[in-house]
Amino acid sequence: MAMKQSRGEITVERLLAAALQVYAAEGQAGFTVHAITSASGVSLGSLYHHFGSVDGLAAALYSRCLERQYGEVLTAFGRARSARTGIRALVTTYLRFTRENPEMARFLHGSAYSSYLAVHADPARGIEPDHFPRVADHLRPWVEAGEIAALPDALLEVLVVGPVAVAAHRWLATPQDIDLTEAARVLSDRIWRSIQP
Amino acid sequence: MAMKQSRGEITVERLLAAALQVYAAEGQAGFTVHAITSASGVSLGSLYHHFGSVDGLAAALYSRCLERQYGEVLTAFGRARSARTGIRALVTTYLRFTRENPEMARFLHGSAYSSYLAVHADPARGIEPDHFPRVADHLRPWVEAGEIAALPDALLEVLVVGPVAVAAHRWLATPQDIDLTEAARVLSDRIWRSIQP
DNA sequence: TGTACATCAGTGAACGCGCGTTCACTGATGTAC
DNA sequence: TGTACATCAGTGAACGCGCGTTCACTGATGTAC
Repeated sequence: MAMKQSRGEITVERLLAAALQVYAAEGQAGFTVHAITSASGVSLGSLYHHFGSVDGLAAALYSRCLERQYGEVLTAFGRARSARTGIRALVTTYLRFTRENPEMARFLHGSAYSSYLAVHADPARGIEPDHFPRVADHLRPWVEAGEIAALPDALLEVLVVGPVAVAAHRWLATPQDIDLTEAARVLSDRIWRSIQP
Repeated sequence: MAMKQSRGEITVERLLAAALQVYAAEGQAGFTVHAITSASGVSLGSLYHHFGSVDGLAAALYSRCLERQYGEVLTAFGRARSARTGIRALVTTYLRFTRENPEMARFLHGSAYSSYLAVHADPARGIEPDHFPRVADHLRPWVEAGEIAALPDALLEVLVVGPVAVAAHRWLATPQDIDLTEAARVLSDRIWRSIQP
């Protein structure tokens, strides 16, 4: 906050913001360098100077969105004092993030099978589609304490993240089908039942 | 079976089969008319004669894959004599379909946000991404019998389909993470717990 | 503080490739009598 | 059964558009002394 952004950082910021806007407005098909440069007011050469390619920009945008979402969700989870409230915090925060940042949520969901992820994925940073790599790690203490069933990591993650991710996906597609507030309440409870020993 | 296919039907078949192969081999990025015609041996003009456009072909392929999957899953569900075995049949059949038809499953998952769905979606036939429109309808009798909790349709669907869809998605991305046989067993049981009254 | 130089950031015209689509045409199949 | 005609199916060269990328260049910022 106090630190002033360098000229380059401001440009990067403008490009990423414009890219997200373009994706929200035009979808995957309209997501082109020309659309992004003209929406941002930044030149083509400058985009290439900072990102190297369209895929590079898309990958950067993806990891930024994912980090924001992970950050909020896992922080909320980490603050909980019991397994039950942890699950509630995770579910609620995920759905709140979706409602408050639908453009980011849509970009994340829409990127699931995109080529730029395969090429630019950075496994060391856990940048993978639709994958919450550290959820099982966060749950482990509660599994060891006997509050959550001892299931394989992937299945535990799927039980927790599955209903929430699909609910978010569906709200993005047809918002009238889902009331996210009700969903947060009901799904926390139901998911909690599904993972008890 | 007995009915001999017309010349046109055979061509349509060859194009759809080739399109699925191309998608499996080259992904979304390689899914082009030229790749599909050369893989199928059918001419460009013939593709346009039958499908009108690339998006038309993609939409036709999508609805065919979806119908196959729906068909298997809902038939298996319908044969069940109790709610519990119905859920088990649904979960098991979904995951078996994924294992036996990974190309179709991958195409279905990868199409979730594609433009051709928006343009060519046929709501009357229930052709929508990641959406099992009739699952709630099939569950309703059991809800009324008091065997399944009375939740809003969308949330019930999300609780049932969510973990299964995400498990399938993850198996397609990183098969070593998930044992589908174990997943079928564990998820049937856990999903069943999550939807009880 | 001022000057010289190196590096970083930004510009936009230009290019070539491959994509989806068209179209004038030929060949195969079905129908009428 | 045979012939004439209409319709359906298939062909592939050609086209134009817009995409991602390059590059020679200018301007801004940082560093050394």
